[in-house]
Amino acid sequence: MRKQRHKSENLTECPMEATLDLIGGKWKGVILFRLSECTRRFNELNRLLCRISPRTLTKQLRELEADGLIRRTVYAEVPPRVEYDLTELGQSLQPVIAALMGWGTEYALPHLNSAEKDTASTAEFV
Amino acid sequence: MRKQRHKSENLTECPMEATLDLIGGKWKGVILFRLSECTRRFNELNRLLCRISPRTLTKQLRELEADGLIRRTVYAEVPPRVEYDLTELGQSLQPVIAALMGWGTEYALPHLNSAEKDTASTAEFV
DNA sequence: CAGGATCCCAATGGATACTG
DNA sequence: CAGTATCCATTGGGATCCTG
Repeated sequence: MRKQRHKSENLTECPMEATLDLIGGKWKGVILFRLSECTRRFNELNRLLCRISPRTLTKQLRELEADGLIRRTVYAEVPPRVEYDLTELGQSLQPVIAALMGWGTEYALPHLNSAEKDTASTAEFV
Repeated sequence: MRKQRHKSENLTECPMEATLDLIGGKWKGVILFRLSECTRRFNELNRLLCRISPRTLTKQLRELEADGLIRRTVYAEVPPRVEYDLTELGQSLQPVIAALMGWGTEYALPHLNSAEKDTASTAEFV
């Protein structure tokens, strides 16, 4: 995802590609969702996405910031405090985030579970 | 994306992760969009996604099929004909696909273009 | 036509340890 | 607290050639 778009090649004209280029990847969707709930700090995100490494979280946040979807605010305090929130553009993603979450809840999760565990579990309860 | 989910570890309970696990990646969104328009054949898809290699297209189609989102139909003809279309589960993605496309058209594409070409173009027209 | 086989490179992302 | 630095394993995906 995103690959070498910044080397100003690989320009796409497909809306779907463009969108997944920005919010696809393993973590960005979840990050954006968490930031759509409220402003959050680095370690807060790290706890919520408990299986992401700090290194990866940093990278994802930097990319989202570079793409203008989130804002990074540093407070000159001790201990240091950094907050992330959605930009206007990021806010405009709300419907998309909602759609992804909605489908995930209604279809993806049940589908994954029934496919992974046993297909009979639900099949015989009919 | 999807990594070794089939090795029955890495189970997620996050709807967003689950969804992006299924439709994320560089190509799946576009493939699903194209199949949401109508049933299509392999080379047809390959032409529409003109920058994908046959090898990759095959892999993505197989994953989508394994995940129950698309259906693969082989016709015993000469020359061989294979058609792909959405399953019921795939159909249920329509709103999601629409949301991604919509946002891409309205925000992502303009955003990418203004960011990549010149920022001043719009800035001074105010 | 619809791919499979093989080779190979680049990008993703995890683990761990360290720091201003 | 909010990251960096380093190292390394896995994956995505292109190129090319081949086939039922």
